[in-house]
Amino acid sequence: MYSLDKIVQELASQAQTIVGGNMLPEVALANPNFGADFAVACFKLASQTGQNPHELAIQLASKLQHPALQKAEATAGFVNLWLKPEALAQGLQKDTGEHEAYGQHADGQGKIAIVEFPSPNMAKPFSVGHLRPAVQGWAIAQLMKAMGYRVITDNHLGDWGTPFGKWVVGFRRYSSDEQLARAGIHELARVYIRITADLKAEKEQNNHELADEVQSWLLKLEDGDTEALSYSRRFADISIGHMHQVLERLGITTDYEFGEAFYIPKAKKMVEDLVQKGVAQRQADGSVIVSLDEYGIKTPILLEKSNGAALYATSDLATLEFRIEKWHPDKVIYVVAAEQQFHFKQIFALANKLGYKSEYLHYWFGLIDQIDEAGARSKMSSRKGVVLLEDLLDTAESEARKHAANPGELSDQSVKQIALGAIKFTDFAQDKKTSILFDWDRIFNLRGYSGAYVQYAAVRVKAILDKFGRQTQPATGYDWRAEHDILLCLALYPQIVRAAANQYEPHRIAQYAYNLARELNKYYETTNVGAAEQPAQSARLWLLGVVQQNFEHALGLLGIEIPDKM
RNA sequence: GCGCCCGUAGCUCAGUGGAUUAGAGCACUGGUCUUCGGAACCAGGUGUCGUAAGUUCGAAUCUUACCGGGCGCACCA
Repeated sequence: MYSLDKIVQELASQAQTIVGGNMLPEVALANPNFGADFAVACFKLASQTGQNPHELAIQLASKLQHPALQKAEATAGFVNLWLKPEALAQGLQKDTGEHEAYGQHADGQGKIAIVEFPSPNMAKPFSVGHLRPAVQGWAIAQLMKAMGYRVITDNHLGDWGTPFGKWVVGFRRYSSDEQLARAGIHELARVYIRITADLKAEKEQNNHELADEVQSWLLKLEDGDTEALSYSRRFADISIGHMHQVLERLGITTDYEFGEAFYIPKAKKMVEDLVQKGVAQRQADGSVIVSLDEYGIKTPILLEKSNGAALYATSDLATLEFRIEKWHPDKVIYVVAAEQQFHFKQIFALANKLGYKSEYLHYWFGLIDQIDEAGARSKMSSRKGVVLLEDLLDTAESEARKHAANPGELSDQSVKQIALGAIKFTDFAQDKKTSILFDWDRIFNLRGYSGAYVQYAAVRVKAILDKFGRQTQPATGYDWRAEHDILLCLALYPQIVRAAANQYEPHRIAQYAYNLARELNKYYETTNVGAAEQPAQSARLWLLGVVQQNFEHALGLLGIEIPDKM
């Protein structure tokens, strides 16, 4: 157990002993306006014992005793608590020595978590719309690792279904081998967009000739038709190649890439089985459904189209079984956008109906909006012009270079780290559920609540450590008064990791990293390390070493690296 | 119609109960520097927390209704 947790727990149980009754008082972080570290709210306690809250607070304040406690003061029904900075420093030294990484937990020890991400729809080149699943998925996987889980990441490629049929029809009508060879994914996107428009126009005229053609290619592919397979391989190679290129620039990888195509043959068999067993029903039109009435879901899940083709749900069904057999996961996290909530509600109900015991979770996130020509906020769409991820990365890199203190000294690696830091941090600047307003100025803002701000603080720390040396042990006989705020901030980290992981809220880590950076920058302005006397210098160098490791760990959870220079 | 999410400062967003005086960034104004890196620090906020009612000692936070916005509700993925 981390030291601060222990102190807080001991204070709480001591308070309980003093007050009596069976309620363990909560020792919570105090409102910073009161300058205290922690506070005990006495209202509920008082109502249980029939006392006046304020008098109870006064009584507690005078009786609480703990080696780590500096002082306790009662105000308006609260006991405000201050901890001794030297106790915090001692605790921190103990914690960093005992754990493989400060902030690491053992809650998930021996358990397996699968994180499915970023699972791109591969019909078009990566745009900023592909950013969230990749960045958020990475963070949630890291958080599960920090909780002690063995984490398996699987990129559930969208390499099956109607887009393939659209590609074939579009390619045959509007493209050529030369054009495809020249423009690759962009050519695929071009024909995809064009054929989608054709389909829409056709539908408005109540025709379905083209739509049938698309479906027929899909069926050919499922039947293993040579020509269809050859198209499929060609197009998949291009889009997967593109995907790898972009993911590599983002610094994101997954352990597996079992796409939908991998699951379709298994899925077909499973659907037949379920029909045989009577779990699924084949309807008069040939389609196959499973009723989910008993879960309060009125719309049954559709596992096969009336023409016999597979759907999204079909491959997800096979995926459920495959994962159980291969990995026996305790937890499966699907990192997929908010629109799919109903789909996963159905899938999870189906999993329950089929007897799968893992914990299933849809980690969903909000959309990306933009301001349109009329000045209104609306969902980003290719019709209105999306920003391609490669363009975003290029721009971010040139911005990073432009603002460097000495652009000449900046390595390409540092430039990339700063650019990615800016982009990724922006994704964690709000809760995952909140839709993001895409705004170049906000991403490239290098001050305030930003990746660059945190990285800059970390780079400053590194510069001091490089210049004056690292200390593995804190100096004794130092009062730590100037370091109180940083020490408290650091002491809170393990709790923050746990809360962020348990509630699947990586943005809390970003908030923490920012707070630590702010504390560090304040400290930097007021307290000199290089010119300090002993034992202050040694003590401070030790602390900065801990700070640096903590920056690395926290930013690492978000997939953000610290550059050497910036 | 039903389900999920949202409405907090000019803008972008935290905070979604266990509570003290609702915060941050941007923007704007003024200041700090012979400094271990100024991508920094300090100072400057009278906000109907969408509206109304309810529960509570106490509500941005819980409940209900309403207003406004987004997403979804089987042959798209």
